[in-house]
Order: sequence, then structure tokens, then C-alpha cells
Amino acid sequence: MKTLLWFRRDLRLTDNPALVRALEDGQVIPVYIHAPQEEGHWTPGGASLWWLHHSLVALGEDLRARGADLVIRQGPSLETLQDLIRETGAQQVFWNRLYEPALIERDKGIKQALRDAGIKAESFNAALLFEPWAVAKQDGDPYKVFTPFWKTCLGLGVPCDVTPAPKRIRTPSDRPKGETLESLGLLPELDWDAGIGELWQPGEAGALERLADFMVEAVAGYDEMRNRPDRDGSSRLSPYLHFGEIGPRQAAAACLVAKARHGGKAAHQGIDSFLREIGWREFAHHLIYHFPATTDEPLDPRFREVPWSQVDEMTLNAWRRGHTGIPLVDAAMRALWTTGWMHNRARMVVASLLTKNLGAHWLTGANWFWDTLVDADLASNTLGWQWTAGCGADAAPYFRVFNPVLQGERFDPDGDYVRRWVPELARLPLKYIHKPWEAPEAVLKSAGVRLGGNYPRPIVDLAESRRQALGKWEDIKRAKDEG
DNA sequence: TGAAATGTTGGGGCG
DNA sequence: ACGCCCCAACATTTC
Repeated sequence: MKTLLWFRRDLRLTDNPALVRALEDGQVIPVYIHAPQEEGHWTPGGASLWWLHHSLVALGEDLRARGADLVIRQGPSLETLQDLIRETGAQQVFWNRLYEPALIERDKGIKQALRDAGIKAESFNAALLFEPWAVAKQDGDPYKVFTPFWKTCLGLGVPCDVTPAPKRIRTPSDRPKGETLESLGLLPELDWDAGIGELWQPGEAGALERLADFMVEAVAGYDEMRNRPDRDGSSRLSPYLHFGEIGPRQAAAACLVAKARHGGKAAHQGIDSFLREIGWREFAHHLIYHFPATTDEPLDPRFREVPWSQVDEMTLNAWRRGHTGIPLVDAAMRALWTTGWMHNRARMVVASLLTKNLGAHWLTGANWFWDTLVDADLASNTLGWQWTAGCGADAAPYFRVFNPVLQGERFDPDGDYVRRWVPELARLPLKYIHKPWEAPEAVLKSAGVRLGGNYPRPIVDLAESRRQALGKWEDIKRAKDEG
């Protein structure tokens, strides 16, 4: 029996249930079909496509080492699968499920069409710890608050059974023709990816290495260090998880092993915190499944009428490119631009500035992140932005406004992060590194900083814009009371 | 996974 | 010795 194994965002051989199932039935034909237009208007951005290219290279090598070739095609998924069935005589198609609204619809249609044509079509869970429909409150409604959600997940028992990668993959000798990876045109035409390539090693091997390193080096101190953008304390597994180069069950399994090895209380706390972050990812995916409209509109209905401010393009570009005059924000935005990644603490700070101090619509920020992050994930991005804007699940109340100066002093206490990414401020003394506008002229001068010259003055008054944001919250509350 | 304003407490300087 | 004030430190409330 021949099975088409349809790879999508499960680009791994370990812990891949569709692959395991396909191998049981005989010969496997691995396929990747590039069809970005099927993801609705959330088609992958530049950084994601860069990652995808290199992941497909890696997957191709991993498959070849086991005796199988990855067939790459582009075009409508259903038609392409049907072509491949005709060309190969495959009798079944297996894949692992995705949970974004547009893709659920597409995959439902494909499954039905294949079955109607007498082809066996089966999907599996590689991406989540639990199916979204399997976690619910007593009354059957989905959770909208993280803490009780996660408590229930832990109570159900987090799965950490992982099937190893197969040693060999049996495949038909007459392989269907594929296109070259280059023909998909995933890599940028302009040469902006040097900084990204330096930091990242896409692919399953890179993912497993990163997880192993993190478990040995960082997880014990994670509880504290995860909040420090100036330290290398994050797992940085997010892009791997997004493309399925590693799965959450593998992360959970690694936690179990690490707990057995580490005795200390701090280590256990670090491990719990890390697993909890995997839980946030899980929560985001469950939410997007239950509330598919939230990719484009607030989960909290009170916010659907709120007029977000029109922010002029100059100001938005200052935010996008890290020229706001607020050091922590600029450091974070430049790190994103250069490396395709931003520390989570920094994400909250830059998002708070955009949505609350500048008053911009959260989608403005979500779209920029979508284009620039290598880990851009519709579920996590939606949850993150709505959380910060105050209009989503378990949301920070609208009045919760981050102060980037205080956040900098607390979480970048030596100013290392700012100095690294905003070199024009590097010589400022620590006292002023997060608020150069308060530095005396002489201090600025000896540090080589010219406010309004080689470093901008703040594009927004933090105190005043905070008051305005709070005023908006008052309006929302009043509207609710009257409604 | 806030920040700022306001309230409370207690030590120490001082007349 | 005592009351008074100041203010830091901490807690609570409010946005």
C-alpha cells in the first residue's frame, strides 16, 4: 500500500503520528505543497518564508538519509494531491492537523473530497497536547482565562509519550516529479537575512539541539531569567514549535526527564514555568479554534466599537524600525528586525506602547510582527496582541499600561540590552540609559548623544499618553454600564 | 505577565 | 522624656 504523507507544519520525523501510521501500511511518499494563498489573508510573512525554506532543506535531508525523497510542489492543495494520487497510485493520504480557521475549512473540504473519491484520508494530532474540544469548563464552554485552563490541563495529565524517528522509510522506486525548492521563491530577493541566519538553525536537528541545550543550561534558572531580555534565558523554541520541527509533547517529555535529574526547588520552578509557557501556546491554539473570528476582531465584544486612534505613518514607522526615542522599545524593535525574534517581555512592552500610549489598533502591531517574526504564529500572535491591547482572553485590563522606563530598569538592569541594540546610547551612564531625555546636557555630550540628532527625542509623552489611554478605558466602562 | 496615587507605619531628628 | 514632623518603606487602592 502506498500512502501520501502530506507535510504541512509538522516538519519533523520524531513524534509524528501521521508518519508512524503511514509506515504501518507500507510505502510512504512524503509531500510538501506550497499553497500560501490558502491561509486566507494571513499568508506567511518574509521571515516565516525564510525559515520555511531552510526547514524544507533540512527535512529533505532527513528524509533522504532514511531512503525517501521529499516531493515539493506548489498549487492548490486538493488538486495537487489528486494529481499525485493519479501519478503514484497511492490509496491513502495522511497528515497532521492544523488549527487556524482558514486551514480547518480547507482541510475539511480536502478530506471530504478525497473520501468521496474513494481515497482513505486521515488526520492526526502532532501540534497540541490536547485537542481543543477535549478541554472545557464544567458547563462545556471553552476556557477564556489561562490559569484555570492550565490547571485543568495539568489535571488531565500532560501527555509526554514520544515516538522516535524511524530508521528507514520505505518508498516506491518510481518517485513522482517534484519542483525544486528554489522555484518556490521563499528566500528574500534583497539581502536582509544575514542577521537571521546567524542566530538560527532551522530544522528538526536544530530544534532537538536547542531543546537539549536549554534543558541542560537554562531551564533551572528559567523562572527568573525568562523575564530578562538582556540574558539568553528564553528557550527560543517558538519558531521550531510553529513549524512543527518539535512538538509540545517532546517539550513535556524533556521536562519530565529534567525533573527527575534536578533536585532543587528553583530548578523545579523553572521547569514548571517553562511547561507553563508551552501551556500558553496551547491556550492560544484552543482559543483560535473556538473563536475563529478573533484573528481579526477583539474577543471582548466591548472593544468592537472602540475607535482606535489613527496613527500617522511616520509614527508607525518610527515604532516599526526602532526610532521611538524610548531605548527599551527601540532595542526590542531593532532586535526583531535584525534577528526575526523578540524576547517575550520586550514584546509586551512594545505592544503596550503601540496600542496604549500611541493608541494604534492592535492589528497594526500584529501585522508587523507577522511579517518580521520567524516564529509568527496566528494563534500566539492573536492572543499576545489582544492580551496586551486588553481586548482578548485573560486580557491585561485596558488600564494596565507598561512603563518602558520602569520595565527597562527592572528587566534590563545593567542596560546591556539597550547598549547592544541601540549603539548610539552605548556610552550613556546606567542612570540615564533607559531615559536619555532626563540626562543633563553635559552627560549627553560626553556620551556622544545628541537628542533630536543621532538619537530621537521620545515620539510620545509617556505620562500624558498614559492618562489618555486611561480615559479611553473610562469611556468603555461607561458604554458598558449604559449598555 | 502594571503603574501611580494614596494610606499606614515606624524610626529618628529635633525642639 | 515627650510630642511633633519628616520620610522611607511597605501596603492598599485606584486607574
